[in-house]
Amino acid sequence: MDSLGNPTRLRIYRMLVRAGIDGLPVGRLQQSLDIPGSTLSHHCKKLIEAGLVTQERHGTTLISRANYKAMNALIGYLVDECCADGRCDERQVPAKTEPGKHAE
Amino acid sequence: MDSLGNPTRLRIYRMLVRAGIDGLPVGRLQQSLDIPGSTLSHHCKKLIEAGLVTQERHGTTLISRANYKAMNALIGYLVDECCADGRCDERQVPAKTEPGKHAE
DNA sequence: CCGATATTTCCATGAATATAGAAATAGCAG
DNA sequence: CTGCTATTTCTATATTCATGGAAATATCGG
Repeated sequence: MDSLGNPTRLRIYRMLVRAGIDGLPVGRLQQSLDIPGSTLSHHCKKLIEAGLVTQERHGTTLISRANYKAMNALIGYLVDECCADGRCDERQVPAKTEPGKHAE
Repeated sequence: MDSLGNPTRLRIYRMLVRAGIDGLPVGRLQQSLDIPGSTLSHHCKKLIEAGLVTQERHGTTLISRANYKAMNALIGYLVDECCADGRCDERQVPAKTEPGKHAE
């Protein structure tokens, strides 16, 4: 969660989420975000360490993509224990009846 | 998202999510987390500013509770635009067919 | 091997943020 | 009003973190 706490990193991550399974080359991210490569690389590294992003080489370019499994786990981390210790108001609270929904 | 980037704050928030709609008194949080009141207060303030938590006075004690609507919005923020610019792999990616699922 | 492009690592600096003690405030019971 | 408990605000300090320039590394085409 930590990893998405930085605005720049959140932007990167969202771009990758939007991009879908094809991902984006690092260079493309850099172009769109208009930040120095070193900064971008720094953030990518953090996202990778956090498991939220994966990378794959294709020749000289490096494709980054969001790790959807981790994204779902992250969401699950917030939601799954929802109301575990208290009452639930069904109208306000995410359904717990389909735990696999976001986790698979 | 920023607001959940701090470990202490994430702990606070998760406790509140677990607690459900009844919420928890600030004092209870302090007991469980074993941190100084000033630190706790500081973090609560941030969570409130972010709209993730609400508070309500009951006499001398202050009840905090997670704002589930904001939580759902947060999740939506990550997920809703998923694959908007690219291909989706249905097996990996959260369903986009029920956008209201987590948002209502 | 050489040059070109893509990306990372190293490093230093500055900015943001967490933390916590002490004092202040709020609400209530008597 | 007084005392009591809960909580916040103030303030200072320490830590963590983002940022970006420069140099290093990787991959490829020739």
